[in-house]
Amino acid sequence: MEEDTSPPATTLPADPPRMSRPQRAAAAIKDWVVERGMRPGDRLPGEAELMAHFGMAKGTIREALRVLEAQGLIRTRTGPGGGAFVNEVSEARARALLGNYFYFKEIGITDIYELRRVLEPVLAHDLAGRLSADQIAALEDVMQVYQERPDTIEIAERQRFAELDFHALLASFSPNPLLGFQCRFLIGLLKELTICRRIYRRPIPGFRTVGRDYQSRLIEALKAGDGGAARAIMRAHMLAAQKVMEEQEAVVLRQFLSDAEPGAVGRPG
Amino acid sequence: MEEDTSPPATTLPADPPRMSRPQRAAAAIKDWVVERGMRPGDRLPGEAELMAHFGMAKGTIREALRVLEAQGLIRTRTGPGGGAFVNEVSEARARALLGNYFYFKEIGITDIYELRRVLEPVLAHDLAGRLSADQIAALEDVMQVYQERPDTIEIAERQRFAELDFHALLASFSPNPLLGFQCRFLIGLLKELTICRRIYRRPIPGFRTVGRDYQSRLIEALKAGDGGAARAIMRAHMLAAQKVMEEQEAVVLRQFLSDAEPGAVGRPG
DNA sequence: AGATATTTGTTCGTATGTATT
DNA sequence: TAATACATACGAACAAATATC
Repeated sequence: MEEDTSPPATTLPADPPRMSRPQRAAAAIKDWVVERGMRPGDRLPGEAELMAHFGMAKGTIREALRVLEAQGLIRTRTGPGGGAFVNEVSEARARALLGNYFYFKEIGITDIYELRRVLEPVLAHDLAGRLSADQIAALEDVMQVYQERPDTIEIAERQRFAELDFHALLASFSPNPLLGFQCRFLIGLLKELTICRRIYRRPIPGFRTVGRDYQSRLIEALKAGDGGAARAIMRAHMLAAQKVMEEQEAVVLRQFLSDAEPGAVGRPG
Repeated sequence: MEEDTSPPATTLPADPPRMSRPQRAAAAIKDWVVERGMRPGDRLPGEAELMAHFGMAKGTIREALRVLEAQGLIRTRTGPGGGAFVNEVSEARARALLGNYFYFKEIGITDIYELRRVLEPVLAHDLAGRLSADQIAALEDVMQVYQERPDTIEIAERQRFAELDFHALLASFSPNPLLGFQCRFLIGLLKELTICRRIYRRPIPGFRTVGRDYQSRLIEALKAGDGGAARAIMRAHMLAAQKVMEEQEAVVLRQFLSDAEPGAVGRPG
């Protein structure tokens, strides 16, 4: 309809002095994109146009674009026809950005499993009878990694990670984006926790076979479309995993302390 | 101390050509900060030092700093003693960043309540007997907003938001940062959903008094330290809320459709 | 209170790189 | 191969903010 290409709060110089100019520019560009209902792949105006549009110099505009790029909202290409394009934030980037928030918080195994314990059973329940043959096959493919008894610690460690990959893959099939993301985020967090990496390097008798057994039964329930059973199996699995992990955490911590302070047992308070 | 302040991958020009230079610089600076175990409040080198350090121009360094600032990892101040400082990512920023990920996904009321339904009962259980008098008082303070019958739609809407604030406040008391954040994020999502805003503008008979009743009983259980009761009350509350919201969603959608297609069902009043 | 020094913030001009045609 | 269109990067200058004296 109209070709009015300058709707937003552009040229006003002294609006909210709380943000720096590039940040304001980034917010303005974002609003501009949202107002137009632009979709992933759509091209933003070039730097020159943005400069004219917002009355800012190149450097400022570039910083603003960097801000949006860091948030995963745009990507930029050079060359003719290049420029900034609207981008759907990838799950990996979302996980990384959210991970920054928890970087200074002290997250423990108990915190993570408190959520996994309730979320993954819901996930299993939802997925019952809704998985394609391909998806089932992909899950069984991951399970192959821990069919055999591990010969070395390295293999055992890889199997532990594959076990987590199984859950992450399952979560990626969730019809609920919130649930899927949350489960995968928690699993990612688990993988990064140093205490977990220590635990995963220890032998845990029976852990592999028991876990494999849970997952076989889970797959059967999912195939059969028995949501209640799938949920119950997952719940039991999570409960058992939490128990093992917390036990091992205690062991590892005790070991760590005795390494650091020979003779001392614990810390008061 | 040592004066060799150039440990990271600085001057090598052509290693990972996947990222742009500012992004690489941002990553390098971030690694540099992490390696030194810097804490919130610690000061980064000034722009001039970073330029020398990484052999890049001012603009490039500034773009890198903007990237980190956009992620909430640093904040910058001007003036003497100013510069870039390590910053703990605020919850609000984390919520906004994560919200971007779900912007293009289609999130519905059902998705949100599927999580709230299991998470908030856990929250209630955890908090039983662990709230200070101040925290209880703060909760009761929020409840004051919806003690009276609303005279206008605006007041009713404000009361609905206060009801969500009650849950958000409760979540902020969680000893589990993951659980607290997740609950608050879901509530924030709910507030932003346009369908919810429509629902909140409609009168829902009994919703306020029933909700208030749930929360009074919840507070009692929390005070008494009865985790089981708190969990059960919250579970019932969430279930009821989900039911109402989904019913209203259907009503609003039907109305929306009939508005778009005149000739179908007439509008009463 | 005011001057000054320090540090980031912003702009301009120019040159380089890169991908399309 | 050359021409074009666009982002990318550099360097120098100036402006604004703010702590200290």
